[in-house]
Amino acid sequence: MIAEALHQYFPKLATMPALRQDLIAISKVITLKAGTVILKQGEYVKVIPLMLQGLAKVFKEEENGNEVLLYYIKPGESCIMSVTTLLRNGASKVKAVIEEDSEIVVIPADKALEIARKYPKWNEFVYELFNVKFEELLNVIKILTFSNKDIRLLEYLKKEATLKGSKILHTTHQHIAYDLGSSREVISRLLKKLENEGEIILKQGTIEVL
Amino acid sequence: MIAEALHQYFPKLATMPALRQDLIAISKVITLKAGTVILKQGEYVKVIPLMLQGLAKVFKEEENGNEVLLYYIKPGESCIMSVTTLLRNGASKVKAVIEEDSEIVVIPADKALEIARKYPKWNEFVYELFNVKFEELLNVIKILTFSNKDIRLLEYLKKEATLKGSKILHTTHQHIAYDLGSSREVISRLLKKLENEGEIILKQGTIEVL
DNA sequence: ATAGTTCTGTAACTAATGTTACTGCTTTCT
DNA sequence: AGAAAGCAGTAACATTAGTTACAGAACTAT
Repeated sequence: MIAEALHQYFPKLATMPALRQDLIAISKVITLKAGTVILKQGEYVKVIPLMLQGLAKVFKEEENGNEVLLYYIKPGESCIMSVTTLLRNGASKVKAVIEEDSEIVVIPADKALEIARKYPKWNEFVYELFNVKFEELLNVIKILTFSNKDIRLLEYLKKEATLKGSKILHTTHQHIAYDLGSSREVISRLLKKLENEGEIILKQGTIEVL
Repeated sequence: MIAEALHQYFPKLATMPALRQDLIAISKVITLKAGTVILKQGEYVKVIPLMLQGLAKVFKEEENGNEVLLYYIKPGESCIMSVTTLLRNGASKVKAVIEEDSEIVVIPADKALEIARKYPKWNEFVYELFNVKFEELLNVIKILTFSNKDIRLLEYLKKEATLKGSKILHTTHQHIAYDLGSSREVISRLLKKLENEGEIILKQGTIEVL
């Protein structure tokens, strides 16, 4: 049931009865397969998603097609860019893609605006999420500025392992290169270096984070 | 007068009479000299500033003392990190420094919380500012990921020229290096390159952006 | 099983950035 | 004017990252 799921993953929103009732009334739960693009860069925001199960990735795209992973959307979170972009009625500056099959509460854009006006609790939720994601961006900038790619790569692998709940990552070097905005050869070289340093173990199609 | 200043730079907050009155009642205007640190990394937020005149810079500090410029606070803006950090009652993750002598409306932290609760307009203001700064961070990440330092440097110089309202920047290579988290020698080399490409003119202590 | 595809390893080279070391030019202070 | 301090220029080298070009390993499908 959606009420239980909200309680479990969105306690801030679900503990207030009126807000919870409204949310349940206007939203629906959908299931999305890995690979689904839930928000395109340049697109207008039509829904606000609340992630119940699964994982999504948010990217910044460059003009010529390259992209960088900015942060993840995990259970208990929403797409903060959708929320604030909706309020400003602007176009999305990022792209969001489902990474693992996901279950998502979907709130229509217009209804979400009503909720925001009606319930200060919603603002609290948004502020907190905003702050978390802002800090994640700060951290990306810090690493990009002061660390070499091998550090960035290792942090990425650790984060992936944590969020996916497994030390063994099923991915390819090419895929990592896309996420980090680098090239496959560079990633292969750095992964080999990390393996030699005893941080990871490489196998075909999998990386084990130690 | 503070009322006029609010009207001019913070129309979103000042057009609502009750909100404007409350703001004027609880805040005071202060003047700060260039170089003043208004928020330290790790410090708790005591005030929310509204910038009337001048310019401030916001930095992310690294463990060993290095820092990168994240974005500016210009007239009509506040320190978004102060606002959201205050709401979460956490420690600041950034450092803010006055860049040009500034005139600032200062709202005590506890009063700011009341304002936020009482006036949805305040939230609108915060959301908009948040979105703007978020996008600026996205842009920094994009440039750090996909561009070389010369591009980053040139964008920095153009931004400085715009915000300071002068094509002639009074700064040193060392100072730029601090802002961009690089070394003086690298910046000197790249500046010389930009000069050869006809983008800027270098003189002792000044850089003219063409 | 074998042919095709995808993934990985790696060498060799280029380009970009960081580091070290030193020189000379300005500005400022007395 | 002369000394000191701060600023800029630059060469030489080291390290890191990106690119090109293959080769071989491992998986997939018929």
